[in-house]
Amino acid sequence: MTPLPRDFYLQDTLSAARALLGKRLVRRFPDGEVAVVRIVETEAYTHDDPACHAYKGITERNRTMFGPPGYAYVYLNYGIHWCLNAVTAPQGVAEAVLIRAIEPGESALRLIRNYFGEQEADTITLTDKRIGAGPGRLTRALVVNRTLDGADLTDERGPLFIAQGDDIPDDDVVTTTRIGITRGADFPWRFYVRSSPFVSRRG
DNA sequence: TAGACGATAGCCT
DNA sequence: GGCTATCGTCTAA
Repeated sequence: MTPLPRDFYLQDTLSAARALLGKRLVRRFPDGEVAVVRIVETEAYTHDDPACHAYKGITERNRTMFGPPGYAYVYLNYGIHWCLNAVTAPQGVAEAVLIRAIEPGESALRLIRNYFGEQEADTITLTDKRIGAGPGRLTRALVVNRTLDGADLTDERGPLFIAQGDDIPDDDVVTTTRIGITRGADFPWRFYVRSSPFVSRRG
């Protein structure tokens, strides 16, 4: 598993969001076990986008987005869910791609244990969408939280990185509007893999 | 230092 | 489809 080069994150943020579909997200848990999952849904957030956290300038929370590209921006949403982004654009320009859904693949068992706990895990099927379909769900399944804010996504020895994966053909990609925002709600800046059962929402 | 609110998910009708 | 938990962050004072 070779990480994508930092240059990948310097391309136009919408292109990066589209290009991240099919890529592998690799998570090394504190116990040393490694999970490899496939990204199937993303959203782009740019510096001149009213829905972007960084729109009004730098703050303590969004600092990572203003830094160099290829790092993880992780924040808490609704006081409950962690959300994972990949920072794009050069240092000083705050843009990012929100990872909204993943397919657990071979790592499903571990993700189920993370999400539901050892006890309940026995009753969950490997295709249960709750372990990947949604930004708050995938972070819970992958144990992504504040400690991973600023993690280097190009470091193959780090706790979290993104590697090459499948090439998704254009006719299997749906481009549509983003979810759960009030400003910039009309921008078609959400991308997902049509054939994936783990997409959070169709539309 | 108080008050409003959010890039959601889960439970209820 | 509607309701709301829950808390960190930001803003205004």
